[in-house]
Amino acid sequence: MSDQEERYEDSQLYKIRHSAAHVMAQAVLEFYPEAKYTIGPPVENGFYYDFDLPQPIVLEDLEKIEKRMRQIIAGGHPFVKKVISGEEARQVFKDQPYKLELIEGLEKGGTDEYGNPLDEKPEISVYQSDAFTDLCRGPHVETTRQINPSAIKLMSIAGAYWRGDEHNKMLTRIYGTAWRTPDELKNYLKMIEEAKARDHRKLGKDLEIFIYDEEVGPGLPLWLPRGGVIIEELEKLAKEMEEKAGYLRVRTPHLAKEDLFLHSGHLPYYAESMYPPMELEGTKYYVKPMNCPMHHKIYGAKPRSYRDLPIRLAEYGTCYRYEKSGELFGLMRVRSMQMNDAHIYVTEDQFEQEFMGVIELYKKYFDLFGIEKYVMRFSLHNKEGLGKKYIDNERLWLKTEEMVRRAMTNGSVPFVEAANEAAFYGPKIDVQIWSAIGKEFTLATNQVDFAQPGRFDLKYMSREGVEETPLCIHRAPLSTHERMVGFLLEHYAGNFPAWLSPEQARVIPITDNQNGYAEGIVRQLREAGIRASSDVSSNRMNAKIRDAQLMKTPYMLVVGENEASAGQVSLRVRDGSRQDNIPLAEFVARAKDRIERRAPEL
RNA sequence: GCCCUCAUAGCUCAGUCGGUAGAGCACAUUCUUGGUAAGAAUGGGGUCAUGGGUUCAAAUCCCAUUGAGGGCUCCA
Repeated sequence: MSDQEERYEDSQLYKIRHSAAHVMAQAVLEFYPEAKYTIGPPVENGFYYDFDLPQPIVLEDLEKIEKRMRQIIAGGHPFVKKVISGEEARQVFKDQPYKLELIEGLEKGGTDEYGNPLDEKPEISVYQSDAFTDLCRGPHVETTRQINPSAIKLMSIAGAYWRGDEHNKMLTRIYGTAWRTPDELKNYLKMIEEAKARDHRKLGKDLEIFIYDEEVGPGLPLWLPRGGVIIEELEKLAKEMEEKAGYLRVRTPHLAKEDLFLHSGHLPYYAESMYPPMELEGTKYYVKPMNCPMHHKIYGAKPRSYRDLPIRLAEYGTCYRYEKSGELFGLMRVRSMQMNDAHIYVTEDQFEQEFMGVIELYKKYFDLFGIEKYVMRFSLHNKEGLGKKYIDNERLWLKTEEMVRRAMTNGSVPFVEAANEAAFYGPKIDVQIWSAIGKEFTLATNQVDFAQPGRFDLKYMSREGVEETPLCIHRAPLSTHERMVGFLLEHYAGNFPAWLSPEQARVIPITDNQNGYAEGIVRQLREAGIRASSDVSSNRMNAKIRDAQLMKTPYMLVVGENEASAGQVSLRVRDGSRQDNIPLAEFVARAKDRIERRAPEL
């Protein structure tokens, strides 16, 4: 959004949604008078309101609430603002414990009614419309008439912790959406439907990329042959790029003794999301949740000189993390993953260049995949977390954060800063993306680590003959195979460029008289390095084309009597374009060109 | 992990009031030998997620478990 555009918070739509939330709260309170109400802000595409309800609410209840909302809206009730004292507010909300807690926060200053930090002490105000009064700073529409009753819809019921803290009570959240006009609502609902068609979970099933099996376990995807091809291509790409950039490939085991993860410092921070240890002959072993400690061991295996640095150790390492059951999501959040991992050991002087080298690598990949919508997110520590969430060394935090900030600024790479989101061992730059259904994910990551090299006593001999500790950069530009394939499925809506397509060409004989010819073509294509198969089923040609099209095959080669007798093929491209009766060699040249260049076009 | 919802054939989904199951696609066979997104007929295929309970009787009602979905929390 550009600066010229109106901020969402100032828009009429924001007021409509905020007001719709109040109307919904009124309706809910009419049905459940004992309910305690909490907060109800507008959000992207709509609004929600959180209640502490005396009984569970079910989907069918939403209909009656929605119906009542329309009645309230029809009443044309004005929204009236009143600024009151804390004492008066406590009187108004004397039976509303959550509101009393909010009032206390407002009086103390420092937080707004949603618990967000504020610079100055806010005034306390209430908005009243019809029979409903809420602690609220607004803004609202003037009267409920400005909410279009045909442009609102209650969407879902969800649980949400009071003030977003899992130690607090779980409240009932009702999500709604509201728009200016019924058409806008219709478009929004249509957009949601379209997003579902792009959902990698649906595409992954339809295109036979991966499956989950109940007996194997949640979060443990099985890659089908067609998914395996994509993974092989991604690995090939990464290895090519990393070889050019001076990375060295290493391989490390899937398990290690407890000592290693104690040493690295991961165990105290992440024990909960590691698979529990297995104990043999009195020794505990953990399945590795990350590769870095093993790479540190490789670095430390022999003395290093400043002349050796930077040392870049790369591995497509297989890791396992016990993500909580509710956190799993398709391929985007899994328990077994293979990471495009590498660790770069640098001197302080080399840091900026190497760090930006990784950012440059991101950009190359993003160009290749045509990724335009992403945000570089610079994650920082916060002071309160030192010694708990973060390594307790403020000086190094500030120093490395400044190094990253300077590098990004010097490199003219736009980024946003995110407080209190760093890794425990240092600041990082994450690339943030959104799934088809709007869920947020971290794709690539580039992290500074000033803690582990010291813990592992990693050294290099400086020019001055003094032992120094290197900095370590953890990076994963292609993320994990799981997340990358999930992302690419949605990014391309399954229409992979030729080089990534599991099946690049399908030969379609028109009658079974051409089956032999078709199979001969497949042999030649495979010989030329093109992934091809033939459809010798008893289907008619039209059905074969439809099948190939549904699998989003980039090239279809139709061969009938004409083609067979002339030694030619008729090319149908996935986009529907055609080139009839061309020599096979002409197609092979075209396909090979696209594949070798990893071209976006077919 | 927490709140809510859901689970019927390989896939997508019907199944009313409780009376032991249906469709389309896919698959197999046969007919059809076709010109750029579904030719036709016939057939096989289900311990209704799993385990308990209520009932003369459970896909259907209740409980638990497992898995999935929408959120919350979390994500080295």
